[in-house]
Amino acid sequence: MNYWLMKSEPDEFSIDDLQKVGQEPWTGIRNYQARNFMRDSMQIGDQVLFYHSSCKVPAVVGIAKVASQPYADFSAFDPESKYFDPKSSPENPRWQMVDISFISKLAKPVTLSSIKACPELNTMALVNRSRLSIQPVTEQEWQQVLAMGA
DNA sequence: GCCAACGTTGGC
DNA sequence: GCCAACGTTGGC
Repeated sequence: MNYWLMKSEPDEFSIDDLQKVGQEPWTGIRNYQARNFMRDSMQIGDQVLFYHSSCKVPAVVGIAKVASQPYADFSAFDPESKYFDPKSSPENPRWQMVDISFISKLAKPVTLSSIKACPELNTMALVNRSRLSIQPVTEQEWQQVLAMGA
């Protein structure tokens, strides 16, 4: 089983939103590296750190899991969607995604500043490759974040 | 709102 | 295939 971190802007879709709906297609990923992680490496049951970005206190706020095989991101086909991509079609989809389902919220958010301050965690892509919206997490990092959020 | 980092596009 | 222009991400 693999561990991941996935970013979401809480104004768009927060951990509370995920808790409410239970499961959600992870639409709108338009970065090849992030897509490739979903398409090539994610397995049903993989565990996900849910991270709030572009907000007052950027932080890991909860845990989710991968709930589907990868499939075409339908939002790319919808001209009304802000994720519309004319270069993607149902016949030849450019973007893929997985469904994510809610597991739990952390007792307390693990903030970006505390992650940066933690020697065990400042190797994370979150710190070094800050613009990557889906990234792998090692088991050590996973355990450390959960301990800090308990 | 600013801006640094960095990915994508397109002309050549 | 290079690289300048441009767009986006995301912390601050």
